[in-house]
Amino acid sequence: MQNRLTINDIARLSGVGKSTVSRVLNNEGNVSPQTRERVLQVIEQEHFSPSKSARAMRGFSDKIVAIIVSRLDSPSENQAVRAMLPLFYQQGYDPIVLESQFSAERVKEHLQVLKQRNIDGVVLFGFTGLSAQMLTPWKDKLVMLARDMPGLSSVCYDDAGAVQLLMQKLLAQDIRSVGFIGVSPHDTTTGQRRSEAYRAFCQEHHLTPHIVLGELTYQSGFELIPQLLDRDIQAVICASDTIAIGAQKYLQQQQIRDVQVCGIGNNPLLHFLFPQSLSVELGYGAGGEAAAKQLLAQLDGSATLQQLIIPGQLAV
Amino acid sequence: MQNRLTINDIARLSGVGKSTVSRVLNNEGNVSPQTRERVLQVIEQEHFSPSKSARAMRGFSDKIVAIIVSRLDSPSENQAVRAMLPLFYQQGYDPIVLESQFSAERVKEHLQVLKQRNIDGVVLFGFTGLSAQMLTPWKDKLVMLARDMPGLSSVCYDDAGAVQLLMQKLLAQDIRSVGFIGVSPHDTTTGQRRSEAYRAFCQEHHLTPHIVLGELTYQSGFELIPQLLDRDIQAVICASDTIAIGAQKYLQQQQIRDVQVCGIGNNPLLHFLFPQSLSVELGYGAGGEAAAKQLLAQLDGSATLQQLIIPGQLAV
DNA sequence: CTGTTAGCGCATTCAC
DNA sequence: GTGAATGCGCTAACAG
Repeated sequence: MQNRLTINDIARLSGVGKSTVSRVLNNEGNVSPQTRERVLQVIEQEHFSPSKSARAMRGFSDKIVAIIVSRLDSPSENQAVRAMLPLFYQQGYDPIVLESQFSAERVKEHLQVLKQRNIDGVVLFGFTGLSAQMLTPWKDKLVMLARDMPGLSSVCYDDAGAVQLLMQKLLAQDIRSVGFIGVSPHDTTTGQRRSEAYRAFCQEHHLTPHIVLGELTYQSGFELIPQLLDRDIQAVICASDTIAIGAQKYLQQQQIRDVQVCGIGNNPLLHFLFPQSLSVELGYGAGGEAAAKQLLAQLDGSATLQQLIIPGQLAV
Repeated sequence: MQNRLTINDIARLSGVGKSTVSRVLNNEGNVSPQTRERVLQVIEQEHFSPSKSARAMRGFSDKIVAIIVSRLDSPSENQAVRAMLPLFYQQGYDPIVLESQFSAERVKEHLQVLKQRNIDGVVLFGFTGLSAQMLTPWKDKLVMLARDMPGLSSVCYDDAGAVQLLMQKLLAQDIRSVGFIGVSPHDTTTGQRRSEAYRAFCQEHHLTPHIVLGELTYQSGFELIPQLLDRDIQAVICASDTIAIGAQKYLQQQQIRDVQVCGIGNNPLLHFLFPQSLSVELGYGAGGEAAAKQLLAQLDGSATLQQLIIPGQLAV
């Protein structure tokens, strides 16, 4: 893949000076049509392409952005990433993907590396434990996803809204005895916010809350739902579709058919396996798209910091 | 994140010449301990880090590799990617992730872009339709995953072996009437190879083959298995765990409990939902690891082209 | 051991 | 319109 032709070579080959070639390359005006044509021809012929490193050094942007996901195999993050990719490509940016594994330390390391390169921007999938301190220096070129932080651009999902959507739907069906399977409040969004929204809704509507907490796994749903059944529940809201799958499996196994299971995330598998489930689409794709757009806008200076919330909506 | 300090600045600040700083930076020998110490101190103090672009231009590698996945949300590719990441980081390489979406055209475009940067190497998740022609120029710095191609390094999964493993296991249980749900042979590995292995095994062991073909979705498994049941099957091998999940759902729904379902991929969800399933672990993680290692070895010149096959093994 | 010089490939004055 | 210099930040070859 050694295309070691330089701008000099093609200048020689087309019988012009290097600066003229440079002008053609950058679509500048002051070049006669014939000359331009000739140069373009040679470029085409020799498959010449200017070295990014060199132009990066000229103070130009390297057109690289970084995406720091927490886990590459998280379906929600996946969806978001897939949504941003085309947007970045389209603007000529190539994305470097890093995995933080929910470790603030790793994020720090990655940021360190990104600094050495001339990274243009960063999309960071937030998680609990990230400190504002290490992020603030990046504020102009960073967008955080799924978490917010003062002084930083962010795109968040509407955790509370999702729970409310589900509760309202249940209430409309006159279901008033609803349980909740959540995860540790240590996790700010999936954990704390969703549990809190449930609790608040119950209080507001004079319902008795039934909360059990576990992990973000189907095993957890499977193991925890019995505790809720003991309390004579008509429906259960799971903090995620993964948990919901586990819960459904238990119900199916016990041949219990009169408990409505709700999840969050609109996982297609949940619908396939248990079509009677209710889920809310949090808008992961939309979130990724929004984050990419926001970052791009920040980079070209057409936007300042901004905190966005993506609305969710009930899935069938 | 403007670290606009140059090697010159820190040379001035520490009262030495720029080359000395360069020497310190590159851990070269010919620097007195005191000087080195002083320089390092300034570097530390000023949070200086050398510009990658500049050193890349000096003919050095940019330490970037590309990973071209077909779909970011493919669990198998995900697993492989996650396995390579740490290996690359460790060697100072940052991976750019591109998505091909199974389009040879897209791969071509991506390769084009990668050429402009000084990409060091590429891991390409192969798929049907890739032409050797566009890949050959990259052969020294490319490793293909999940497919092989003459003249290219590759790491493949043992599709045929996986099917044989399953068939042998079934045979050992004296199950001789086995169906197969596959996908179009247009897909070389998941499609053609697995179907072919099944067919060959049947022939060799004088079994009657029962093959139906669909897509790589759970819906497909759900819709196709009835055709096999008509033929009085004792077990069914699905070309993937995803299909197996669909098939299992149908059986469960019909309360059929005497058909052994087998899949390929060792998807944890399959085991959780239908523990009685049989699956074979193809070694996606091991594959990714092998691919990364092979690429790194090729890059530092310590290895030449090589085609590897990762053995699979029965999962519980 | 260390400073000086000369490019790497490109964009950008500035003359012609 | 176009070509000849100049410098980006860094490393390498050459002097001291």
